[in-house]
Amino acid sequence: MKNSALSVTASRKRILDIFLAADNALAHQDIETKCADQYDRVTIYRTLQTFLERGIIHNIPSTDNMVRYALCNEACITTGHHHDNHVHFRCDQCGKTVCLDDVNIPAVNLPKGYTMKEINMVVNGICKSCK
Amino acid sequence: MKNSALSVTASRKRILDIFLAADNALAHQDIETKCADQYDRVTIYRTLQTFLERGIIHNIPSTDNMVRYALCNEACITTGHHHDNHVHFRCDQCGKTVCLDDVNIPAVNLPKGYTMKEINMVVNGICKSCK
DNA sequence: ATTAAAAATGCAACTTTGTTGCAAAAGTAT
DNA sequence: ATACTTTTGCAACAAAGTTGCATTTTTAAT
Repeated sequence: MKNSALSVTASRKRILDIFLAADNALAHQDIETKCADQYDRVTIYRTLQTFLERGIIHNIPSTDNMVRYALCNEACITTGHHHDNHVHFRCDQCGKTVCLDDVNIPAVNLPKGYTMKEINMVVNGICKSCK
Repeated sequence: MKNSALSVTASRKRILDIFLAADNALAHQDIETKCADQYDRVTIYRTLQTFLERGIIHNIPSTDNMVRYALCNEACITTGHHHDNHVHFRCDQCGKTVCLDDVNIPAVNLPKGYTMKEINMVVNGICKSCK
């Protein structure tokens, strides 16, 4: 898994495990509460940053100043850049944010002069577990 | 303008003016640098919160922990809830975030069991002023 | 216009979040 | 096993956001 040319360390393994075990996207804080006793806060910040850069995780925008992170699919890791074309869903009830891997972001036509590089779509509502 | 059943105060007028004068979405910090000498930081926080609740402004999600705010159109204010169906664009060059009022967010089909309440689309790239 | 009630503001103190430099420790490759 | 590189933890900060309360400003009613 960690043949992305970076050292295999205990903290990285642990954080990766946390992501693998999670069924939803995680904020820095979520990870901190799970392992702040074992690893330093700073290490978590740096690890998330590193994972992002290597395309191991991607981040999900939010309006609550809690950027969340989720594992990327294989394509991101092997090609080195993101293929994040899926919609994210945030449940107003349980608060969980998930990747809807099967829902592609539809195309949009930008006005003349605008060039698109990335696109992000986040839907709020009630998830299937909550109703 | 401020017939949304809230007191007309100097700070609110000032902050509203800042939005009216801006050609892009503003983060808390942007507003603070423009008027921190006149009004307290806390007041700015509370004013943005109030404006949000009254539908005077809407917020734009981000991955950089800098939620930005922009004025709503009339419909939001008169009906009391958001009609924010437009795409937001963030320029990687100049860093400005703008509302593309003419670009509607296309429909998406969510998986069974999911109910949509709000939808948000943010596109990154190069804006027309930068190229 | 005055005044009483309600709402908003400023201040202080505090909590949380995020950053940086550097020495120690752990990982990698020979 | 050793030398080199990378990562980690610590400490010290800086920045961002929150809360309670006394004071001031708005509002609405007389």
